[in-house]
Amino acid sequence: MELVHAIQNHCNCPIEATLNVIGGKWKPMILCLLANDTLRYNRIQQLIPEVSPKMLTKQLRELEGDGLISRKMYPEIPPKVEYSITDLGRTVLPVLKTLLEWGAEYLGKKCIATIQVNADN
Amino acid sequence: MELVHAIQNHCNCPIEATLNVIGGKWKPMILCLLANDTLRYNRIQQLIPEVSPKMLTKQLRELEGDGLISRKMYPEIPPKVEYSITDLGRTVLPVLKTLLEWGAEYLGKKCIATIQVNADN
DNA sequence: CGGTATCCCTCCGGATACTG
DNA sequence: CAGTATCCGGAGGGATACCG
Repeated sequence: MELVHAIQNHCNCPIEATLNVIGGKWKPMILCLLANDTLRYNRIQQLIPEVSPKMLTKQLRELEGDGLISRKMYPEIPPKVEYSITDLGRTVLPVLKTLLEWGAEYLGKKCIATIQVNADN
Repeated sequence: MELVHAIQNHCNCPIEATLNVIGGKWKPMILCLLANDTLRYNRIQQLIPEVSPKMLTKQLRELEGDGLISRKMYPEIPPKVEYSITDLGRTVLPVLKTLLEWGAEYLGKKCIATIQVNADN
């Protein structure tokens, strides 16, 4: 019931705010990738072949702007840029897990049953 | 974390699936409203003044198509249509709560007290 | 290597008017 | 009452080429 008011008041509804932060098409994927490793731009692109450079840059910038990931640039030639998850970004992982579990259970999406380090491309 | 492989495998990523279902602009709001009451079309529109009829209809149809809400039509003149949440829809309320709590805590969005989720868990 | 710039097209979504 | 119909601007997002 309070939930209703939270939204009705419409004072920056936290649900919408959260969705704005993690709802981007590639953001959950990026966050999960960075949860384990610090990765360079091209490496991310390899791991997500479907994303175009423009979109990848956009999603990374937004995640950085929201403080979920950090971008470290090494002034070298050739350039080197490393993306990693921040402490704030780590706090969102349980939220993603919730989304994953609901989707898996109620939408019948599998592919999470035996997820050890066995899966490979 | 296991999340990575779930997403890397990319076989209908459950996170994306969940976001597709609840990520619509007005869907969390509609679900929360219907969590407490069965409501008629115009009543929903009153409670969410910002939504246009076109968008409201679209979001309702999508929620219905995904099985989260049900639409009951009374063949009367004037017409009467009631929307209510389904059992499946109720299972998503804890997910919304997770989103709300994260947004409230880490994005500093207030305006919440407690959420009543009628499903036990 | 790590991006921009540009083109282009689709779809989102608001506003308004209308209808069975 | 519960929606459609229509118009329209703008954002989303793919493809390709180019740059520091």
